[in-house]
Amino acid sequence: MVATLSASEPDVAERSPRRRRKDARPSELTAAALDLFVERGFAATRLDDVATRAGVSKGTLYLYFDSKEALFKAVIEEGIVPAIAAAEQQLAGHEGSAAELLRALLIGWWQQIGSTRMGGVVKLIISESRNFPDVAQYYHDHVIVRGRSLLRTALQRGFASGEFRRMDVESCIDVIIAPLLMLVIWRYSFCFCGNDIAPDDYLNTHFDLLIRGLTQAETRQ
Amino acid sequence: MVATLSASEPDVAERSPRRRRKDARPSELTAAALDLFVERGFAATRLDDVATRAGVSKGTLYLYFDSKEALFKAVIEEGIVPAIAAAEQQLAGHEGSAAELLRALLIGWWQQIGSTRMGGVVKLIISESRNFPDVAQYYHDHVIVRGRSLLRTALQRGFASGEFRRMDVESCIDVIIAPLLMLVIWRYSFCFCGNDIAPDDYLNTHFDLLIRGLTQAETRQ
Amino acid sequence: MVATLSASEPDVAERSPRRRRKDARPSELTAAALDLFVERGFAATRLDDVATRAGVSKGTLYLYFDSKEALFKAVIEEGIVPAIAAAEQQLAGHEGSAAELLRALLIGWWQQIGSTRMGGVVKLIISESRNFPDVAQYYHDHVIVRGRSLLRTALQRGFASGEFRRMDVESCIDVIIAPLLMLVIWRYSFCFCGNDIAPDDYLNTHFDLLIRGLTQAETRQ
Amino acid sequence: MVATLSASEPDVAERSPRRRRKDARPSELTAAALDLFVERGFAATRLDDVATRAGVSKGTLYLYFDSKEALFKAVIEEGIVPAIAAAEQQLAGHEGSAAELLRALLIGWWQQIGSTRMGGVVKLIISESRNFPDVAQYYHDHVIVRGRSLLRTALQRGFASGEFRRMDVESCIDVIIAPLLMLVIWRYSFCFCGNDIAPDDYLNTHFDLLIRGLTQAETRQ
DNA sequence: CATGAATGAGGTTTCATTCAT
DNA sequence: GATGAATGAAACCTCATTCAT
Repeated sequence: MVATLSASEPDVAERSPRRRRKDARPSELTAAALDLFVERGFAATRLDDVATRAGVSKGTLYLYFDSKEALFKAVIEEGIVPAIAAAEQQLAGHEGSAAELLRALLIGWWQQIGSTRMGGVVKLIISESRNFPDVAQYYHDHVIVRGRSLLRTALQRGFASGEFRRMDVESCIDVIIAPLLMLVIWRYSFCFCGNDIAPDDYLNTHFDLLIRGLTQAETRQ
Repeated sequence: MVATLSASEPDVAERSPRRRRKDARPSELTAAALDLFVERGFAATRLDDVATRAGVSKGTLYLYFDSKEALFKAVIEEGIVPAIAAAEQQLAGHEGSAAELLRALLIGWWQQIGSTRMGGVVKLIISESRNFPDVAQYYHDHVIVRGRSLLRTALQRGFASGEFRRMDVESCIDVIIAPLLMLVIWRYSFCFCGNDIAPDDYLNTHFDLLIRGLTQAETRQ
Repeated sequence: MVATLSASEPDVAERSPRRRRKDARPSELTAAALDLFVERGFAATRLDDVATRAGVSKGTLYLYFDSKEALFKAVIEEGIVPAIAAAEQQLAGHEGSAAELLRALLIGWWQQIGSTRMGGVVKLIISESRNFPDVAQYYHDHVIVRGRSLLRTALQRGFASGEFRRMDVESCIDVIIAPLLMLVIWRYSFCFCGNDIAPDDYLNTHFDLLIRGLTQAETRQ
Repeated sequence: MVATLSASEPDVAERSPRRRRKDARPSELTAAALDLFVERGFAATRLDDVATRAGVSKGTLYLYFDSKEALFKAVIEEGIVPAIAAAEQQLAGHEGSAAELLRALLIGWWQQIGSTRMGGVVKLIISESRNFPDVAQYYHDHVIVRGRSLLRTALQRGFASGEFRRMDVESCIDVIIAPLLMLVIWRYSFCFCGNDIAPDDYLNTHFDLLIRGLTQAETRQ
């Protein structure tokens, strides 16, 4: 192997396939784990099944994660980073009306979180929060609080401009978020018994009701 | 207590304490199990803990339930009967406006289901539906379908009378239910990390937004 | 209740039905136990089933027997007494030929032991001897030894009279007994898979072969 | 050991000790299980003891057998193959007299089945047939029926040649087999209480009585 | 690095035994 | 005496974790 001057940032293309594989292992494992944790719950998931789904042996898991709990935390953490990134991105100035901003936040959440693999993380956190209080607290502090903050900004802009009638902000945030969370929960829970929800219709109805519900009566005509 | 001549129908107090205990056992056990299943999930709950919480030994559980799974099903079934009863009761003619009916349904659900012990059953079903498809299907068919039917009735009455603007009924139902379910989930999940929700404010906001969101614009002034 | 002069041997007819029932309990219980021990083996038999078959509750068993093992020993002991009695009876002078005596012993064993409820005791002792060495030893010393002694008497009479050719006595005894024991084992083991044996034909053939096998060649014609 | 150029067929010795161990495990386990099942019976044997006797931990058993019952069936199956093989081998033409063939069958059975580890399988099947009807049926159909068939052949050859007097074939078979089965049962049951049988004397006596019992009277002198 | 056989603590389940009624 | 609810030790079985290869 030739020594390079700048070995510090080896290009992806330069690595051997095997090396690339090795680097990818942890996320392949967390991906497999996420699927199964979401489907069966943490306690009911066997590491054997996680390993099999990731196409490795059970022992290999322990090369990357110290314990089942460590794997769980890694699964969540891997879902937190992009969630935060998505939030940051939404924050980046949006100059439209409050309603437009609200719509952008809801649609953005669905497109970048809810409908993706990360929707599973949301469901998982909700399901297991009692068994992993520290993880839940961390998620709460870094993701939930930030998400609520975004919604608060949008609502308060609407209040300030007179676009929305004044209401209790925190309750509004909860009521706005609930259908979003419920959507991912439904998708991962009751999906099988003929209760399947069409996300687009559902979100449109949610937004439709919400905007009209928020809007000042006198502004309409 | 008044002594009666006809002892043919032995009062509860007349039975031996032993007997009285035996009759009460199943529900004592399902109550303990419900608490723990809701708190930790089915798989993470040890029968030993269920027994201890109910104040009996591990073996006693098996006098009343054939297996852990049978206990789970009993917990759910015990929650289904009152849920259906509550629904039936709501059905009993309500002659007010659609908005009033809707409010009655939401408040009634909260008072009779959501805020009671049975809220735990709701959370449990949602969490474990994938691991107990048959139980989930049964719950869906007997409880969810019926509950949705009640809401559908209310909405359609509003549409027919012109009180509500016409919207996609099924989506509306989902969007109306979601915050209710989310409320019980929150109460049993994230209750600890400073995220506690005030149910009354929350439900008022939900109803407030909802009614205004549903109402015909021209009917206001 | 009237005091009687000779209360020492109260007539059966004098006892109340209830009293008779009480006295009969132990043997009803051992009878039920024998059936199940023979059918399933000692370890695989639940006392609950024994009690149910005897028509009493589980607790009642413990009024009469200290433990499951005590019940087992009682079952065996109850089978030993009549077995010994039967043997004694056979011993009572039989003046015919050695062959006739032998036939009487074999037929007698079958009629009084093998074909009766006590055949089960024989099978049980054989099956469980390793788990109850003391019981087996007792049975060996009091029943087997005595039974072999009877056969030895018959054989030696035949040797002495020249009716039988001289052979190794102990081996002969074993070979004579084996088909008898095997008959009860078959009846309680493989009875179900089309392998049912006709006891009469079987015993006749055994005796026929045996007598001709024992008899002096020159005595025939 | 000679090094070969073609390593394509790795010799057993070349495999890792780990692998060699794994291949041997199932039969080590069934051997341990057979010993204990025969000694104590199926229900009274603890898997922990089986594992300990095989020098492994309890969990290891479950790498190779799904359940205690599966272990039992494996024990029997492992005993069936060589039993059938032994039978087939006996079948291979034997040209002597019927008496010689009969002797070969009895001695062969003792040498290849009765006196070996497989004698335990015979005892086990007899003891547990009621608790495992399907296993017993399988054994009956594949081993017992075939063994009886061999004896039937020998007997009928003797009848045809006039060497044996005509008798009821099936009864004869039963009576011939019984002392053989009883021999293994004795060896595994009453072996301890001074009742030990000398197999050679026993078998000689059985054969001696049997042949003389079967033979035509007029052929003797 | 990767494997998968092996482990054993801990869970579910059974059942002989006890005891208040 | 009779009952059967209750017990808890001990069995079967699972699976997170380790480690020799």
